[in-house]
Order: sequence, then C-alpha cells, then structure tokens
Amino acid sequence: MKDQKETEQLLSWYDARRRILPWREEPTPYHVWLSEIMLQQTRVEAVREHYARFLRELPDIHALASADEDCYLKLWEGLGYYSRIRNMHKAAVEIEERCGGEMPKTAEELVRLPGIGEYTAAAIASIAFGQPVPSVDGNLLRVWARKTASADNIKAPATVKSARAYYAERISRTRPGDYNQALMDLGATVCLPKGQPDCDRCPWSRCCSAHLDGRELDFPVVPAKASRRVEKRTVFIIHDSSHVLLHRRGDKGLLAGLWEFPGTEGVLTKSSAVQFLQEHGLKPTEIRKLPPAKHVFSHVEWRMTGYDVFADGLSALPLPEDYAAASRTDLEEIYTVPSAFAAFLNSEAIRSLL
DNA sequence: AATACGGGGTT
DNA sequence: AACCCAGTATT
Repeated sequence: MKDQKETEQLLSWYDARRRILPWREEPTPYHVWLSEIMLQQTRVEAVREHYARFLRELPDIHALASADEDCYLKLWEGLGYYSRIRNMHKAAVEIEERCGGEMPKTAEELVRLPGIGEYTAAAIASIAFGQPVPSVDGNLLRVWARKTASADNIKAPATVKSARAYYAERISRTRPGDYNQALMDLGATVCLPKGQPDCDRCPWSRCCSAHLDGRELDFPVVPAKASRRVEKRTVFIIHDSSHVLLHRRGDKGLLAGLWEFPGTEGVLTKSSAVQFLQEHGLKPTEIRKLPPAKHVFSHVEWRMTGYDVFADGLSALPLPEDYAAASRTDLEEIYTVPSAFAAFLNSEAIRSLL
C-alpha cells in the first residue's frame, strides 16, 4: 500500500471527527444501499428524515421487493431523481429472484444492478462487505484534485478514472469502508467546495499540493455549466368543495409517473383558459387567476400561470385512467405530487379542501 | 462526451 | 442567481 502513513493519519482524523449519521449505526448491506441511493446528489440533511421513514415502512430487501409503486414513490416524495427508487425496487426484485434475497458482495456484481454505478457499488462493497475499493464521489474527487493539484476537468470520466486509480493504491486494506467515509467527511466538513477550505484542520494539509502551493481555490477545475431552458405552462386547480383533479404524468421523462395538477404548455389568458376547459368537457362555475409560480430544475425552469377552477360535482365525474379526483387525505397519503407544484398545493383552493 | 434527471441549502 | 450535493442512465 502506497503512503500508508497518510492513510493512518486520515483514519485517525476520522476516528476523532467523523460525523454521526443514522446509516452508520448498523451498516447492514440494505441500510448502506438505501443510504447511498438516497445520498446521490442529495444532501445529508435532506436524507435523514426520509431514511428513517423509509426504513420504518420497508425495513428490508424483501419488503422493498414486495412493495407497490405507489408506496415506494410516496416514501421518496421530495427527494427528487425518482428513477433512483424505481431502479432500487427493480434491483430488490432481482436480488430476491436471482440471489435468494442476499445482496451481492463484490463491486463487480453490484454494479450490474439497476441504479448502482461505480461509486455506489464501491461504497456498498467497502462499507458493508469490507472490500478495498475506492468509492469516488464528488468529495473524493475534490480532495484528490487539491491533493494532487490536478488541472484536469473534474467532470470528465477520464479524470474520475485517474482519481479511482490513485485511491485504489492507497485505500486501507483493513478499514476500506472507513477510508472511503473518512474522505467523504473530509470533503463535506473540511475540504469544502466553496469558500476557504479549513486546511488547519485537515490531516492531509502537509501532503496536499494545492495547500503547499497556496492554491487551494484553483482546484478542482470545474467546467462551465450548460444554460437552463425556460418553459411556460398553465396549471389548473380544478376542484369542488372536497376533491381536486390530478393528472398522472407519462412514464418517461421529467417527473415520470408522478401526479400533477392538469395543465398545458404556454400561457393562457382567463378567457382562453375557460375555452380550453370547456373543450375538455368541464363546465367551470368560477375561475380565478392565481399568483404566478416558478420552479427551477437542474436543466429546465418552469414558469407557471395558475387558475383556481371551481367545478361542481367533480368527484362524480367519469375520468380517464390517468386522471383522479383526490381528497385532502388522498393528497397527503396516496398521490405523490412533486415539489414543483408546491405553490399550488399551498393555494387557498387546496387548503380549503374538506 | 453531453445531456436528462429534483430538490433544496449556501453563497 | 449561480453553485453544489455520498451519481446513474441514456443518447
């Protein structure tokens, strides 16, 4: 093992400074797996509550494999990147059917499961099964870029390979999971992405090229981001006194399969909105413009115009399969409505639902 | 190699 | 408003 002294310094730092996190209490393969999937592009604080609630409802692989889509999607509500949980469910079914319910133990096998890439496979293999494979995430990448003063584009796949090879030669053979988690904690609490990294508290400051050169902020080298497109939409809160109309999105693309308030592309004036609703067989008795709402995704921004539409006898109406009349309880307990519609969920029309 | 895919906290 | 986060799959 290369640079054993540095590895020991890192592990000592970890023993003293590691974060206390729920998924570190009892790192079973399922616990580690679930936490790693939830943590993909998602902050620790956002995961804590979802993690606990998810585990209460679906405590093991078998429970997840047997769960309905409604159930696991609802448990994922608010976390985003919903394909993560669809893939995890698929993988759970595969593990039940092909592996006798036992999680594969090597990174090579794990990476073949849906939703598990190089990073997650290595994280599970090292943390749950003690295999010496580096789990290179954004933290390990940033620490590596500074430690080696790498001028490579941090996002490029070839750069990730370099970092992986670097850590593979140095990872602790006795405590591989702790080695990986130590670097994650170091990146999250000391070797911060923005602002001044706290090099005084870093166990690797004396072997870090960027720090020794006083150039911490020159690394990592991050490419410019693609610009975001803007989409204008009109959203209808169609309701009577007890129910509101929901539409299930298609099974591909953004927010696939989730429930939304029905709407259409573009901005409709009140009169064209009334016409639009009538063309779709609805007879609004009252219509009222709502304050505009905006929702920003990574790659697209929605600018939404909303109308509060009172439609008598909504719950008695025959509806196509991808529509539903939801009660307040349904909204809270059954249908997964993504955060993009939070402004409308908070509208008076919804709040006054019986 | 680039883009799609969520949501929210930080700066 | 831009940046970032315990990334993966698809194009």
